[in-house]
Amino acid sequence: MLHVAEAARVSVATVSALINGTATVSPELSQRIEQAILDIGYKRNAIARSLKMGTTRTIGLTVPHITNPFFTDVVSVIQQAFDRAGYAVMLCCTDEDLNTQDDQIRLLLDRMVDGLIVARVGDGAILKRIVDDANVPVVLLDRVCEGVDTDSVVLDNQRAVFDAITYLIDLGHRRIGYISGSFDISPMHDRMTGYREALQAAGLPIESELVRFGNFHEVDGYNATMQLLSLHDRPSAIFSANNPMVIGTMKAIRDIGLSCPEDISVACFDDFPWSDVFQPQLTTVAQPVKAIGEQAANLLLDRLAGNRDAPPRKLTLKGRLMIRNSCRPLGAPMGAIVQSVSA
Amino acid sequence: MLHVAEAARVSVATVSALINGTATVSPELSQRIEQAILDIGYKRNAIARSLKMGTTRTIGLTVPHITNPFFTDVVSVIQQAFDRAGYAVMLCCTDEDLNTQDDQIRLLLDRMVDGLIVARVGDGAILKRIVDDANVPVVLLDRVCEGVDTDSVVLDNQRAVFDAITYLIDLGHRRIGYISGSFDISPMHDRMTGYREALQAAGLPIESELVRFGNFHEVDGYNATMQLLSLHDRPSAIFSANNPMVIGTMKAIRDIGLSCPEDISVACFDDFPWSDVFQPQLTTVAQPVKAIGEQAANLLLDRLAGNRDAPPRKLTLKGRLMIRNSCRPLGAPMGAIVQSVSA
DNA sequence: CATCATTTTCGAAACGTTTCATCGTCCTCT
DNA sequence: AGAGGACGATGAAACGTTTCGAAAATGATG
Repeated sequence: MLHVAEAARVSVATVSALINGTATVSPELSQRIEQAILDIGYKRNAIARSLKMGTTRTIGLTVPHITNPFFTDVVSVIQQAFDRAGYAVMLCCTDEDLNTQDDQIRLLLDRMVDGLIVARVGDGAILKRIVDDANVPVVLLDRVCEGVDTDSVVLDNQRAVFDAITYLIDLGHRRIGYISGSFDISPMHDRMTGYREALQAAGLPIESELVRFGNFHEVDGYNATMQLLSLHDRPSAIFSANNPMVIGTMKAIRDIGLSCPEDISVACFDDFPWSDVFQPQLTTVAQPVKAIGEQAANLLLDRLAGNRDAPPRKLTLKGRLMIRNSCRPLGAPMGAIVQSVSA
Repeated sequence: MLHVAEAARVSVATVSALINGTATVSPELSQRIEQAILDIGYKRNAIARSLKMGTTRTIGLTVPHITNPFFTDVVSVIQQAFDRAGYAVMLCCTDEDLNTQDDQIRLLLDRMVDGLIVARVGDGAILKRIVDDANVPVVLLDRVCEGVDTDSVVLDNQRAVFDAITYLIDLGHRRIGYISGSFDISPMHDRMTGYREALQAAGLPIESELVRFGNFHEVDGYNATMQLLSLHDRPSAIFSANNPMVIGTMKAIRDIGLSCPEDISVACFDDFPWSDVFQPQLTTVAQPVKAIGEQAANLLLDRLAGNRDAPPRKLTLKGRLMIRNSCRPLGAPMGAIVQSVSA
């Protein structure tokens, strides 16, 4: 900018005024400055600007795993929304690890991100403290925590799982295995509640041997399913509370020599783009990923636009049960299912 | 930092020296400073540091679509690698759009990213110019362009497709449909070459009606497949040169009332995590995504570590044909396949 | 004890912007 | 003609660091 000013024989203040339109500059000088900018190929340095202005037009986004299709889609939507608004997005993956998450959030705050969208991990206490003394708006995504009182957008997980389990019960299933992720994040807690309530509403017992915990990964789903399938009285259906884990479930079913849905019905949380193309077509709880991402982005953009003191807004969206052919009616003739498998 | 200095009754220079370890400071002052840092809760401002140092410890990463599983995985690996090295990653998705890409790269350079990893889109000319006068190291990912002479890591696309098509030919297929992405990026060009060469090597004609172009999206694969299947002499096999498009292919096959592999064999580029769980299990060309991401990260990290003048390093990795059950031998009894479908 | 070498500390400039108060200039109005 | 206003341009301070050369303190040496 100094060079531009010299070349145009004006002060840097004038160049800045012209570039930002913060003051009127005479046509004559404008022309000289614009020419100089072209000649020199000047580009404003965003870092210096950030330092002076106290804003970086950059936000931080942390998710547990970008390879989880749910987060892939949400990240994609959020990235697009901020791109449109002229913001850059710094992406971090916490790998479901608390320390990693804390480090990454600190890293982002050090870099003066203007806001944060966090699909948190673990206990909210540290997150709360970090966020409190960093003075940036935060939107919690997918996972809320009691202590932290900020904008958030989550799914009505309890209801969604309630509906899915009730669907299985209606099909005649009585022993329904449930594979949960770690219990310390809100969705897993709420989903489990939905499972229990659905059983209770149907007057079915809640048997702890039917509930298994994993750490969100495919291998966890595999191991949990192996355990469920080796019970002396094995479940006739399995619900997996997370998307990557259901892959493990399917692999376990295959490896043990059973097949879905003939021997065992399967449903899970989170839809796949290809779920209605391959067999079995999984019955899933689809989250409105697009809406979730856009709402989260809008909440943050609104804060960034200056609406700082509005009370926390907590959005809860509804999931949708996508009924396909991975769950079979118990006692019904196999024909209906088999026909659709080999169609 | 000023506050820390005052609280500890030292100069800012001393505080800086202690924090960075750039000079020895006496135990006494060290203690006072550390105490003050704790009392005040001081965090170094990375933006100011960046301005002074000319380095942000941030890199830019642009990919066409993060929802393409190939890029999802690569982004994930790259993000992890830079996280380990203490770098932040700014992620941009170009949506296969040239102008978007240029804008985003400029945005990243304005923010003084230390380096760039680019899975480019479109003609390399503009990219080359942008990159030339920004003085940051660039690694080209997946897609190279002739003009731009930088580090790169790509797949041996030609060979990979050659192998896949040859496999189909060996199964007895003679009319093999081919669905390509836009032709102006190197992998699509090379994959097409592999297709042609495989046909030629087998003495088969190259028929233009069997080749269709799409823009990488599911819907493009759908439309292309619809066209191929409505040819009066339809192909017995289809190869899709990209991953999202094959979903469209499968949907088209389903919608038209055919099934895979009984009526039509399908293979495609890029593996899915779930490809050996659901039916049909797709035969794919698997890219070594982990190696690709890590190599790209390493190339850039090496430049960032100071190795600036080394000649451009161009890495070419090998794909691997994952043979599953979505392609059937022509003329062979159906039994072998059907058995595995319903296994 | 004076001198010199070494270690520790510090003041100030610099990075590239933005912004604010000030200063000219030129009009317009009595 | 002098005063007051409007407008355009500018100099300088500030944002929060790092770094360099110089100053101060300390220790060693003759």
